[in-house]
Amino acid sequence: MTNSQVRVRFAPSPTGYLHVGGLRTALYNFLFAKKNNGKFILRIEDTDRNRYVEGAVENLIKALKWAGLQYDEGPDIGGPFGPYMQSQRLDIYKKYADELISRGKAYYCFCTPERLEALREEQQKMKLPQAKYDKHCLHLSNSQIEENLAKGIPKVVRLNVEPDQKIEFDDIIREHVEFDSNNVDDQVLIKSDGYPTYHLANVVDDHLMQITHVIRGEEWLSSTPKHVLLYDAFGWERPKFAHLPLLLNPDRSKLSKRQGDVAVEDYRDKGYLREALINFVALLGWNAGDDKEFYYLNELIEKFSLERVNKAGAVFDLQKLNWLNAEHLRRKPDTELLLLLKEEISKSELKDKNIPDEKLLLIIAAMKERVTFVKDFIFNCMYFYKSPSEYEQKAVEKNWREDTPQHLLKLKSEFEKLVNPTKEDYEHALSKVADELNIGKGKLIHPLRLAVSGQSTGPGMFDLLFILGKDEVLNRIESAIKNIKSIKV
RNA sequence: GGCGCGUUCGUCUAGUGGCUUAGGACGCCGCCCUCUCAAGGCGGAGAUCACGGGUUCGAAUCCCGUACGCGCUACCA
Repeated sequence: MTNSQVRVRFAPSPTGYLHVGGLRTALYNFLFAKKNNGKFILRIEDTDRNRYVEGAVENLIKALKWAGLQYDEGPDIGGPFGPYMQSQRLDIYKKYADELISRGKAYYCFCTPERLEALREEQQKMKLPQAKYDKHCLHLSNSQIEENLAKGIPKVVRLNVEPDQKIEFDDIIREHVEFDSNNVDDQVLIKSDGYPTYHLANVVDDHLMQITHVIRGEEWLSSTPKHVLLYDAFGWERPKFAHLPLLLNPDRSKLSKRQGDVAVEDYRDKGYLREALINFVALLGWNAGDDKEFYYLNELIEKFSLERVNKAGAVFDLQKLNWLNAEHLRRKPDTELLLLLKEEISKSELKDKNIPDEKLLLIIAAMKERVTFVKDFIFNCMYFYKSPSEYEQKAVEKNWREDTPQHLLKLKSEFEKLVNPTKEDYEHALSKVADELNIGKGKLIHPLRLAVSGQSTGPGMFDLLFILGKDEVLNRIESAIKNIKSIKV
């Protein structure tokens, strides 16, 4: 490389969404770039016209930005090496393919799909170890080629792989890897529609965009010899390679849609925080060598290194993601949580309720240690927003005794005396009633909680009362006495 | 089938020849705290380091083989 600045790229093909495996690849590229004061580039590998998906690029960009992985160069923001969409670089690939042909490193192939198919079948029947193109068109004479070209016979350009060569390269994660060129097919470089295949476009762009480190999934390891051959054929310096271990389903197969969500968008929509997803995915195949597991993005940048990436695939375990989500949630300031909660409320049945921020802040403080998702501030404690419409049956059976209504009535009349009560005022009032009745506070608290929230679990009793407010508390006690009675009968 | 890569508690992992009776985290179980649930604290169960051979005074760590898993084997990426 002419300059030593680190330049890496995330080069997804636009399939319609960002795969979490892709997110991790993007993240590692991003971390490596930031750590080394380098550039992180987004390049769209849209060379397969059959797989074109409307809006896919926009979705990809949106998901990347949601995750906080801002790139320095990319299709929507440009950069000194654009365009960053491969479909807009066709003439470039053509030029380099021609160069390869003129140097005998590639050749035109006019074979029909039918012949290729027949060849494959024949090779299979003969139980040949590997199916490969037979280089038939390599031996065409110049005049034949000219004639075919003039006739406009459909053609592709193939890489001319020399037999009996040892192809070796170093990988930062896998160390030394070797292939026998006899196992490498004469890969198609330019398809009959004029579009390049991944292999050509990838190598040409990585060179032109001065990519120093190719960090990608392990599924590319097997085609790296083709890429190495191309770099060598062009006389270009090879980038450093780093092939990342795969993300796996619980059954250890490659992470797939069939066994759960794979799109970053799915996790976002389920309520996962970007910080948690990033933290989680960073730890799938990498660790700093210490016991730290909770990371913010800037800490990851500081600690990341490719040398500490594992070789083996990692199962995507929701339970740990959930834990991390709760952890990240808990460490957010209440004011930030308020914004997130209001956004969540606007999407819920509560959207027209106009709940004051002060109340939401109280709910956040009371529930923060008890939630995993922002939406739990709503659905795990609906009683803050609505009077209970039913009462948890088990708790009724356990806590609702003959004398409960009368106890609650006594509590109610004590509460009625309070003026703008604080949580301490409620506590004192309840203690007083407990003393008078000569029973433990718990004997009052459990039925009261049930009466007021319909549930047996939740934040501290007096926090709960304070947040609900005196009038609401009194009303709920009253209707509980009415309703729970009728349930029991 | 061929080629390549991999294999430490259920899961994510630490470990780079002696400090290891293999450490941490999630999850699970128990105890403490306590008005409940969480959070927090403490403790427990859980891995003969895939298996078999070597090398070495000594191996999860080095070498070889086997098994299993995964990836690639397209005019997909």
